[in-house]
Amino acid sequence: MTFASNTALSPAARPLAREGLRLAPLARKLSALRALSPQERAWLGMVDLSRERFTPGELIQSEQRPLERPYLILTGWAARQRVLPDGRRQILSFLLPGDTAGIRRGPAPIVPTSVAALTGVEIADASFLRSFAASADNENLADALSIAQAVEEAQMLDHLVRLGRQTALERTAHLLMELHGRLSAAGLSNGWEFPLPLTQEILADALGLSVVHTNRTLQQLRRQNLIESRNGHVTIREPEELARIGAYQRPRLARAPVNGEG
Amino acid sequence: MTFASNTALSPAARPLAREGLRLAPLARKLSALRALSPQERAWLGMVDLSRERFTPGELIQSEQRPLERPYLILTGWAARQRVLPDGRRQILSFLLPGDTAGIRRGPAPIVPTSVAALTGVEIADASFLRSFAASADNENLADALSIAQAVEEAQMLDHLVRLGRQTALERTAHLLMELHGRLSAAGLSNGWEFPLPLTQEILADALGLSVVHTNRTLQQLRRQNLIESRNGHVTIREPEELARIGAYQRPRLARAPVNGEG
DNA sequence: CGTTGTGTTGAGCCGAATCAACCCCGGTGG
DNA sequence: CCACCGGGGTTGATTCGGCTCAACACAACG
Repeated sequence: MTFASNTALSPAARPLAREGLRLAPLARKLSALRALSPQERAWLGMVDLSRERFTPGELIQSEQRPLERPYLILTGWAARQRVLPDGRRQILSFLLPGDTAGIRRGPAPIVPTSVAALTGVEIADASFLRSFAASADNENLADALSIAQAVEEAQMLDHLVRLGRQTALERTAHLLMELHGRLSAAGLSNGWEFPLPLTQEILADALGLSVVHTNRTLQQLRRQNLIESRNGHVTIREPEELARIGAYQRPRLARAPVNGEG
Repeated sequence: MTFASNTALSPAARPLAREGLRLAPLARKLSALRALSPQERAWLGMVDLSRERFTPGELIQSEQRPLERPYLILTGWAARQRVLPDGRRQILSFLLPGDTAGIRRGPAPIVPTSVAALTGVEIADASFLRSFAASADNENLADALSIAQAVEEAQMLDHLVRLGRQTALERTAHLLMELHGRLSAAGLSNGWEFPLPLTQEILADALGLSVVHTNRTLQQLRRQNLIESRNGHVTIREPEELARIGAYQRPRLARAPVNGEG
């Protein structure tokens, strides 16, 4: 598996079919945060995945039935969300392949949110990660997981700024940059092109906008040749400009060996 | 609308003056989350507090100089915030007496935010909490800290919903309810009256509104007799109604000894 | 085929921002 | 003592970004 040079442009971008490759997004993501030892990578390859499937719209966890075990997204997109009494919905974060939920918590008092599958979603029990991280052997892995946690928090804060202080155009630009960054880290982008299997309604609920205005904002980005989108895929044409508009900054971590990805 | 089994309503609500009482907000807050053993409470009373003071506007931590040690707010209000290149500011969360920052992180890769003192602020090195929690003796304390962490995350999510999907009136109502809840838990409220030492500009930066509109929203709440405010203190006149408007729900935790249905 | 979900477009409205005064009050210094 | 000043709160007028309502286009699908 590619582990050092993160040149996602290699022609090896084949559909992931083989069993062992289901963990590729996680492995990539963590490797980018902290170099893993060969043994640690081996661990990740040997895991027996008890998978579970969800169809679009299905709830992976809900406020009534919180999660029992930590889990890992293998394929598909999900969203952590909260719904107001009158039906308004706010998406709190997107869960992409390689993302986990519930790893960190020991005495697990959990916040009332639900997680909905946005596309078809395949998850795996991620208890193994918790135990791996606990072992003294896998120091890098534990570090990587803890960094991943911090990155997740940083994304949350970005989201707050988007919703609180940015215009529709800025929000959208920023979110697209973030999603590209995350998908790239998981090896799921192709240069500046990446899958965006979301309806505009979902996007709107994430961006805190109406569907109509989300539509118009996307059109504006397209009209200005900043992005291109068709068929559930987006290509960022002008990364610099899009980042400028959204005031987007790649995750900068204090102690971590940040990988400069162009 | 009585809070959890919070014995805080006793008439012993005297101004905190004596030295040892600086930890009262923390002790109260944690006790509400998980009953502490006498020994644990004793620990909290014996701590040697190396204090540090900040004046309003001063930065307790910044993006350039992240925090070195975890700290605890003893007195005063602070805000975690992020500032956009053009000066727009979003307040990410308020730090009240008894709140901590940086406790949980071991390999400390920290997210780029700054924390500013809003009033005069007194903080203490909170390393002791980290070590206490690590000791096997103080299981309840560790639990309480971890629950506090979850509550903090829940507040973040509430904040996202406020900014993304609520109107100015709803946001304001919700925030006031939250602040009252938190201050009450720390023993810093007097029934439904509590201190709110914030300018409307600060409030605006938290609510994602303009100063002018924040002003008008507060007036509306006052005109409708939902709240009363003067001199840096707020009284919630109609808790039920205010909670309804803001769709506010008291923190409900999964495993905590709280019987959620109120 | 109709149906349903998603994207698109136009018209009109409204919540909130902006701009610009003005007030009040507590310094502060002449 | 008073004139001045600056920060914070308040108000009115106006603008504008984004919402709502209402169609319509189009593809996937039964």
